[in-house]
Amino acid sequence: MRPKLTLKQIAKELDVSISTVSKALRDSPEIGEDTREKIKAFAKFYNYKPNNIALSLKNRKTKTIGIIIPEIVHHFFTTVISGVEKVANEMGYNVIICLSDNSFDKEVINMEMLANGSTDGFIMSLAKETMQKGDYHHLIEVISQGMPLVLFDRVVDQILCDKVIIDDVLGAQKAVQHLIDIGCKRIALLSTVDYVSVGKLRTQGYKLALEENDFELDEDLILKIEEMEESEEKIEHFLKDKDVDGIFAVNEHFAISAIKYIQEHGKRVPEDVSVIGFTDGELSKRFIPSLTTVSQHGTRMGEEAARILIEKLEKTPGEDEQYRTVIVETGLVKRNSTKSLK
Amino acid sequence: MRPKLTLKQIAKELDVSISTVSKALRDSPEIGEDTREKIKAFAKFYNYKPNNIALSLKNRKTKTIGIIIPEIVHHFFTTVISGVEKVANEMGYNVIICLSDNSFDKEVINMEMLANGSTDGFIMSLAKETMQKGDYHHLIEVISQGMPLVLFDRVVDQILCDKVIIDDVLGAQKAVQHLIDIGCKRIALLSTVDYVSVGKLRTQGYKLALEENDFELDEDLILKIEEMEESEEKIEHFLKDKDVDGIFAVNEHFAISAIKYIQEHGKRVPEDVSVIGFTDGELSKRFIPSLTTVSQHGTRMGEEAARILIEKLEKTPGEDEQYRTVIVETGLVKRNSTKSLK
DNA sequence: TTGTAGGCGTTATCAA
DNA sequence: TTGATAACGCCTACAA
Repeated sequence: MRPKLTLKQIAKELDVSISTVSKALRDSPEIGEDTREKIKAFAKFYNYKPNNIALSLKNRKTKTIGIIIPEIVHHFFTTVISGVEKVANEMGYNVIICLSDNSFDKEVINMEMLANGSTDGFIMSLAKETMQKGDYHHLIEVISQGMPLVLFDRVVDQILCDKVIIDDVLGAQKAVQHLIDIGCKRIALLSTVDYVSVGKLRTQGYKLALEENDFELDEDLILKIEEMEESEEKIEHFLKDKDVDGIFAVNEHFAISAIKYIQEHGKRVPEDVSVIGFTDGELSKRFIPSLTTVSQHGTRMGEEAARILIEKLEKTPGEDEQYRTVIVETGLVKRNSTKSLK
Repeated sequence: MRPKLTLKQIAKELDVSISTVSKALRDSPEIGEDTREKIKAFAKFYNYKPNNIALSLKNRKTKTIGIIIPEIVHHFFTTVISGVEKVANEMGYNVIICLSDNSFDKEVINMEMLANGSTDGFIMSLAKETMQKGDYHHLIEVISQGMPLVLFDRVVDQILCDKVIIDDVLGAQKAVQHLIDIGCKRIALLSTVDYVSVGKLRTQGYKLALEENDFELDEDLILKIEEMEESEEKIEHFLKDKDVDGIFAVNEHFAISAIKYIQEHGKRVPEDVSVIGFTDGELSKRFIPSLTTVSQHGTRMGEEAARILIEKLEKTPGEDEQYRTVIVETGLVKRNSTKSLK
């Protein structure tokens, strides 16, 4: 076992001072040609690489970005991570990931942990519990310490920081408009509870679309689901006595549960009922019928968030502090779960 | 903006020495009751937290684990990460994730980057390109520097280190046995090229099962796919002139592509052809028909890998160096894509 | 009971 | 052209 080489060891080995070695390796013209070459050759041969930790301590920056997300077993978040990773890597940054598990406490702990020197800034999407509690002291703390924070997807108005979101309202509106365009008359909404911002916004888009087309809003056609676990039975129960010809679901799971129920009860998708989901998942592409969806472009969101964060990180702090909210547009991907009834 | 508090600042503020503050905060009995209380109260009030970077430098350990995986947009890897994260968090470790994108170069760069002080050890699954090249110098380098490495899933015999794998051979064998048990006579195998270890092992299991049941091995019934992108057409082409009644696929995608093709060509799954996939994905559960699968238990693999790594990390290095290979067992999850033909 | 000094690995400043 | 020194933030053996 051969532990990592340090400047000190090189210096001793070559019988020069540490600072000479340091300068030589950084190509300082202060150092004479021959010594420089000798040192560089030695370092190269023994594969010297400076210690990141020491550099971090010295420079007071770690060149790493912290990502905190509610869960990773969720295709959307995975795509976001992948986008962040890509940009971060290109810019010489590392990515450290923590999962809050949708728990407020875990989110706070993770954030404090990373804030103590491990990362230069944060990219995060809030835990459900955090949004429910409305307690954002950990975010405020971090910001007030001068660490940049970029919120994405599950964001919150009260916090002043950069944000990357998708046009939830517009995306939902487009989806419902599509259902209306193909002739649906009774359109149900499968949503989450309102304190999850996306649930609220997508519901808003749904209502807007109805309004614009002079459809009457029927609260009976709206289902708000609290827990992912109970979604399947809630949806079944909800659809039992409803006579709908269109369904807009705020995520993939809800959409698929709905389709399953419909198919199992003697109706067909899309012939009798058209279904649209809000999602980016693999499932929608491969499901039979494949799902018409509002695509979320997670990768793009991740890239955008990383770019914004790194820009903040590399800007001298004095400059005018401004916060941006970038809206990543959604697109309607038409597949086989919707079909014109006309 | 209020930058982070340091020992130095506390010391100045309270007019004592830095070491007094340090000792007081660590409850050293050396420090007098009153000074200690005063210091602790001050620190608590201003929410002092020691700087991780400084601690890492001093202790020469970072308390973080590096994960390097080929890709993250892949449910199996996601579940592994989630398992690692869980155990790591419980033990006070952070997790830093890098993606190799299945590229050898990226894998090497990431590894070197993390090895320069950023992490204490590695958990990784090799890039396809790496296995193809058979160049493992970066792994050897890291190990020889005394950093523990745990390989999972895509492992390689030449490297001496801890490993966490699943019983690919047995899992495949069980799957094929199941197909035989329900009456399949002509069983096709949809696999990957042999240099991907899992492809090779699962092929082995397939052959073993046939052998044990005195089935003749028909190489024409075996398809080896090189690139994920071309899988769909390769499978279609392969199935065109084959008259099979059972299919074993080494992953979810292959299985689903096969089902699609079969259904589109006038046959039914599982009535005419039974299909089993090797996977853990969400897709298999929700696909119609839902897929019978060999489950990989990614979470368990992640937990296991993390436990082994941390154990190594916290053991004094002198102790007898031994490498373990933990085999996580697979299970056959019977769903609706297989059915007895008898 | 408190403080001083040295070191973890690096770089920057200044002196030789 | 090279080297000594201090500093980043923390901890600890030892001195006062």
